[in-house]
Amino acid sequence: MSVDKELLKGSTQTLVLTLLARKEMYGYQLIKELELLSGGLFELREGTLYPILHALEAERCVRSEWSSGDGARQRKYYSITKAGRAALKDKKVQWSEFRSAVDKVVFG
Amino acid sequence: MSVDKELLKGSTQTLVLTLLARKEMYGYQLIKELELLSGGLFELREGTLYPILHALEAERCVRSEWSSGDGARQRKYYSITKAGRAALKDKKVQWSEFRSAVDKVVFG
DNA sequence: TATCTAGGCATAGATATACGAGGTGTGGAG
DNA sequence: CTCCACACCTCGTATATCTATGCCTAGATA
Repeated sequence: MSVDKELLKGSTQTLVLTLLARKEMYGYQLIKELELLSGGLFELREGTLYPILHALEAERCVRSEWSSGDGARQRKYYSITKAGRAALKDKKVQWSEFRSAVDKVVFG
Repeated sequence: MSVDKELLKGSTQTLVLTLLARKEMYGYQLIKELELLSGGLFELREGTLYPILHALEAERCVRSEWSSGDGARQRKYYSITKAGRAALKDKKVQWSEFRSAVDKVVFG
């Protein structure tokens, strides 16, 4: 992670859900996509991402399915659920409020 | 804390240093001021703040001094150091980059 | 006077989250 | 054949915050 990793805490689920809201993806792809979209700032580790995906699945925010293309490399595709979209909406609001409050204090 | 407390991680030092850059303050005052400035969003606990102040002092980012006014309640005033101002400058940049990257991913 | 509330400092244990290291296996390029 | 990127996973550790608790003072209130 290029930025202080502590800054990331609390926003990773939001980031992951945001990507999955656009299209279903598999874990490795999420990492690469996130790195690309953030301009290289977020280099999420596998040891970070997979536990998050499993937690989101346990909370019924995402659903997973193994790809079954013959001969193709096995990938586990994750897609967002209705509950996931609702959670994402909340998280976006939380992020906005938080960001604005920090900006207000730090930059006046 | 009104917002997800995990979001706060990594930015509390920045918030504290920002306030101390404006004027020297004591712990309890920092909590109240931060709550006020953030519109009630940041309700930092004493158990959170004091360890942070001690850590910042150990890193020579702040300096502390007990108030010595006769009869007055004893307060420990913290003031930012030159090193603290340099650290704050870095942290502000980090915060800006992080905020922009999250926004880019989450809001497009 | 006695008690309650707010102010003021501090530490200890629990909890949450990310990382690093390690493990398994596939498939294509040199 | 070997190496590296792909692709999944778990576990121990580090870090940061919160909750709970403790101690003490000063002013308000019953």
